[in-house]
Amino acid sequence: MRPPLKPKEVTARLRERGFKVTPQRLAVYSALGHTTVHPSAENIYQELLSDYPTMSLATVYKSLKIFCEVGIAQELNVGEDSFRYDARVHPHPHIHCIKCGRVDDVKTLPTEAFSQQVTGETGYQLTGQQYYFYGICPACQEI
Amino acid sequence: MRPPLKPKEVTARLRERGFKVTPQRLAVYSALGHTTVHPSAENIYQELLSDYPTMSLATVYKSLKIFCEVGIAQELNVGEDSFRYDARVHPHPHIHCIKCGRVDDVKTLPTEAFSQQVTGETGYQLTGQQYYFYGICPACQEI
DNA sequence: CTTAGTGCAAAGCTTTTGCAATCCC
DNA sequence: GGGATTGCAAAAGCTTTGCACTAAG
Repeated sequence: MRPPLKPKEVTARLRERGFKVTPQRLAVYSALGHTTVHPSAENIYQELLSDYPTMSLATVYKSLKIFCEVGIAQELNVGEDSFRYDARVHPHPHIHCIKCGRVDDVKTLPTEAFSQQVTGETGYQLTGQQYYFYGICPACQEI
Repeated sequence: MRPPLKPKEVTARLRERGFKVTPQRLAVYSALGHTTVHPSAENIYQELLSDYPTMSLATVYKSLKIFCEVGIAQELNVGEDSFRYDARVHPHPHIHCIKCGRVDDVKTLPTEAFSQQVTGETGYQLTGQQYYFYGICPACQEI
């Protein structure tokens, strides 16, 4: 699985918003971008520890926060104790297995018309959306 | 705004699942059912304090957890620090104002067909879903 | 060289838990 | 009366913050 952005592109996105580029930030982005499991900050931290023994959890949190701010990551909230993160920022639904806890991407997209209906009904000026589905994944159905 | 269930119905729903009916639980349900603001546990606790001076926040949390378990309330997670709760449990989207923080109900429903598409694509056995929209509410647009 | 970032430990929050006293059934 | 529930305080997590040191530009 290759990350949505190459290191050079990450560098550009950070610099154009006034953030410095550090090995830690690139490492966090790389870890997030190379996986599809929608990891938590702790997951990423554990993953990086072997290659970056001095990495701290606080730095992972700070990096993720900045990524969300500059629009190269998004925060997910399926209702667990902790947030999960996703480097794929185009709008797409997520589905959460209530047995094993995994979170998968869903490619099927709701119609654009639905957003327009919501705008019309609520009068809100829409800035984003999240669709979460809950269920039992194929693997857990077999148990 | 009247609550989805009357006290007698709440009582029945609790008893049929083996839970006892207490004044505290009925009060928490009543507070939740009479509002449309999607309150947090803390909100409900503050609201009840004047009428129930001995109410504790822990009891509010425990009551809400049981309501979710027996299916007469649902937990919302718009990405804030805390959960919000809703006594209206039929599936409906929510919209969160990123300026003032309010959460409104959305009546427009995504097509049933969408769920079926998701089932087909993912192989998950669906048990639930949440749709969250984010934007700026009409009042905040005027500021 | 200047300013932002790192990493550690401590603090802050929300939510949960342990437990004695109390209340529902 | 027996067992669940309450309410308090303490604990448990996740996330943020303060601060001295370090590194990016």
